[in-house]
Amino acid sequence: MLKEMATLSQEDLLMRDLEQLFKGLSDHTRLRILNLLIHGELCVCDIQYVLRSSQPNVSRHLTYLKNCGLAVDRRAGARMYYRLAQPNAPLHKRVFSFLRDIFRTSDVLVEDSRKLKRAIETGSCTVSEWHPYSALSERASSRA
Amino acid sequence: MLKEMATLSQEDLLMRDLEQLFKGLSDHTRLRILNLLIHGELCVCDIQYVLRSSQPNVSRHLTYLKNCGLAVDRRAGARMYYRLAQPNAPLHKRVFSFLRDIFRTSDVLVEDSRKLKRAIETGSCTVSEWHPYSALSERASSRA
DNA sequence: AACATATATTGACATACACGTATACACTGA
DNA sequence: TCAGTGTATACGTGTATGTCAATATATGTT
Repeated sequence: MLKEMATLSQEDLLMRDLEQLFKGLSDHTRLRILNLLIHGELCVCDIQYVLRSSQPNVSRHLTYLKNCGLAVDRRAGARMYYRLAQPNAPLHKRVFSFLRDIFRTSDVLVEDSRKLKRAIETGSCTVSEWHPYSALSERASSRA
Repeated sequence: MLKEMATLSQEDLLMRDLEQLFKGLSDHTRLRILNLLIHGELCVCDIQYVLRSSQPNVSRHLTYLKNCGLAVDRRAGARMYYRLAQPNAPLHKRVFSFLRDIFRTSDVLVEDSRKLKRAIETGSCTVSEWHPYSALSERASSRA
């Protein structure tokens, strides 16, 4: 019964995954980034523009999100594009759905979304390569 | 925690609340504690018994959960009872519902729940005052 | 190659955190 | 008042984190 010897079994790995997941969400900069990524794939400079944060800071938090398993990256020339990881996996689907709902209650995040859309419409940065997650942004695109 | 309330607007307060919420979830000990609190109100010694962790450690994490707004405490004699905070508030309801679902996939947490129930049935610690959250534990009580 | 652009990484610094041990506090019962 | 039980806090230590400034890497362009 009492198998106390913690030899890092699979269960512990899951616990660590949960820990990592929530650590990825426990920073305001990363929450702002996720709020943007929910709308679709973005490059670093896009995010940097909306957040008005330093490039190294944005880059480090994106790396953090990647290590958490919340985001994945893709290189396109000199640019690195980031998007949500496994947006259709059961766990992530619930996470992102949850985030999308509560993000709508934050003025900061709503304003970030508006700013991103303005940048897209006015042709800033990587607008041409923009392709949102239709499934995830269906509600956000109706009235933002 | 939240020591700098400087010139933060309401929006920033929400962001900080979200940060705090997820920081509260980003520790394996606190996740194990929440897994138990989802079943109902518990005193420190109950949790300490299931987790086999030190009393100061359990107490510190409970204080953390309280400061995060995830738990509230109540004194009953020498004992302090902790329970989920605002389990019916929209945000918390979604959080706890989400947690309850993913907790069922962790062998460690499921075993913790079993251990708690055995302790209750065998009359350990504060069994007599046990009263679970019927709304939250309805599924967990079916077959855990 | 030389240069510009986009992104990542490093160093430095302050802060936050997790944990164990020891101790302080709160309440109970005699 | 005293001792005993339950809980909280303080201290020390090691680790993780957030941020900026500076630098390194990668790619594109000429």
